[in-house]
Amino acid sequence: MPTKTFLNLSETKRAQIENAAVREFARNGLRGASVNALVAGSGIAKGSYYQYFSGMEDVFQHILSIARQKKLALANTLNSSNGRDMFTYLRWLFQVEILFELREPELSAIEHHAFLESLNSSAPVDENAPLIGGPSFFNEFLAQGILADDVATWVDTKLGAHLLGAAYHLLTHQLVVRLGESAETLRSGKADIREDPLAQSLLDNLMDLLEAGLAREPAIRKDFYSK
Amino acid sequence: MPTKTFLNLSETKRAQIENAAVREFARNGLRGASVNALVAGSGIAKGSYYQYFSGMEDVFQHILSIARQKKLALANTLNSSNGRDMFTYLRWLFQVEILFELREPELSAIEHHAFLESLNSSAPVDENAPLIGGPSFFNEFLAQGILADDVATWVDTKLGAHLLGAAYHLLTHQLVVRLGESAETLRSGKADIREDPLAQSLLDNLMDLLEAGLAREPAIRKDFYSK
DNA sequence: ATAAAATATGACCGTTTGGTCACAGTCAGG
DNA sequence: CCTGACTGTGACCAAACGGTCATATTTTAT
Repeated sequence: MPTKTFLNLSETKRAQIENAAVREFARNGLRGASVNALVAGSGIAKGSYYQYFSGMEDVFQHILSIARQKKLALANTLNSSNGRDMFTYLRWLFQVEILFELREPELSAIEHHAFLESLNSSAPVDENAPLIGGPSFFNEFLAQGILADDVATWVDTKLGAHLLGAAYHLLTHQLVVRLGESAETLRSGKADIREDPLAQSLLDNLMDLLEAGLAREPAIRKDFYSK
Repeated sequence: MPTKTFLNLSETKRAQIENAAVREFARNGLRGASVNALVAGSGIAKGSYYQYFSGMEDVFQHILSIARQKKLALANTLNSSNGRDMFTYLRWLFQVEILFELREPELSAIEHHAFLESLNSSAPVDENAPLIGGPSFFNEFLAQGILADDVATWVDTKLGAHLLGAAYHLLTHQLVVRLGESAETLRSGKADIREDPLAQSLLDNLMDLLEAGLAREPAIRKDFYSK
C-alpha cells in the first residue's frame, strides 16, 4: 500500500498521480508500465514517486482498489435485485460490468488485465481480496445456485466458474462494441440500461447462452429430466 | 517472414534459435521479449539476428506458424471424427487442445498470449490466417451448426463465438490442471486421451455446460420447444 | 587460385530503464 | 526567530535496451 505521505497529499495532487497511473496501466499493463512515463505523466519528481510507493506493484494494487471502489459505487446506483434467482443476479452483474466499461473504460481494462495475469501466475489465489469475477467468486456462486435449485446438480462448479469468469472478463467488451449507437446514451446516463432495448436483447441472448447452452437438443438435459 | 538467409540455415542451428525464441516468448510474451535475451539464449551474434529477422514481430509470427504446424500434426494423430455432429467436433477440438498443452506447453502459452493480444488490439482481423480458435472461426462454426440443426436457431453466433473462444483459450489450462496424475501418462503418450476416464469425464462436463447450459430449468429452451 | 558474393561477428552507439541521494524547500512547535 | 522533522527535487548512476556497421570469415563461382 502507498505510504502515508501519499495518502496525506492534497486531493488534486493525488488525483493527478492516480490518473496518470491509470493511463499508464491501461496502455501498457502492469508489466509494461514505466516509472519514467508515470513520473513524467503525473508531473512529480522521480524521488517523490519512490517516497509514495514501494514499487509498481504497489501502485497497481492501489489503482485496483480504486477501480473496485468505483465499480461498487456504480453497482449501488442499480437496484440490487436481491432475493431473485441466481441468473437474475448474474444478469445484473453483467449489466454493472457493461456500465462500468462504458463509464470507466480504462479502469475496466486494468481489471481485465489483472484477471488475465492472475490466471498465468501460479501465485496462491489472493483470498483476502475475493474480488467479483474471480475464480473463487463464481465457484461460490454456482455452489449456492445448486443449493437454491437454480443450477443443475451435475454442473462441475470449478469448471463452470472458469467459464463464467472467462465470459465475464472477455465478453463484456464485445457486448459494449455491439451496443453501437446506444453506447453513448448509456455512457452519458441519458438512458437507463434496464430499459435499453438493444442492451437487454443482447443480455437476453447471453443469459440464454449460459442458462440453456448452445444445443438444439441438449441430450444431457433430457437425461437429467428423466432421472 | 524471416529472411531466406535464416531459412537456409542448418536444421540444428535454426532449431537452436527457434527454441530460444519459444522460451523467450513463453516467459515474456511478444511485448516483453528482449532482443538481447533472445540472442544470448540462442548463441548467435546480435548482428545475425538482424540478418535473419526484420524484428520481434517477425520472429513471433514465425514461431506462431510453427505452433500451428505442430498442432496440426498432433491433430492428425487423433482420428478426425468427420461427419459427426458439431458438438462431437467441438469435443474433438478440445481434446486436441488439451494434448497440445500437455505436449507443447510453451507453444500453447504463446498461442493463448497471441489470442488475448488480438482481442485488445483494434487491428483489422487477420483474415489471411483464419486460425483455429479465433472469433471468425467459431462464428462460422456456429453458423454451420445452425444450418445442420445442431445449434439452436436463436443463438447469436457472434456472441456465442466469443464465448467459445474464451472457453477454448482460457479453460484448457484449467482442464490440464484438473487432470492431475493422468497428465503425465497422457503427455508421454502411454495413455490415449480418448480412453482416459478422468479426461473424458471432464470433457463430458464441459461439453454439457456448453450444450445444455447451467440452468436447472432453462426457460428459454422450453419456449423454443413449444414454438 | 582468385575474385566475388554471402554470411557471421561483437564492439560500439545513443537512448531509456529502475533506482539513489545529497540537497533544497516547507511547515509546525517551541 | 530558530530548530528539527517532514516533503520535494532532479542530477546522477549502472545496467539494459534496440539497432548499426566496419571488419572478419566462409562459401560459391570462375
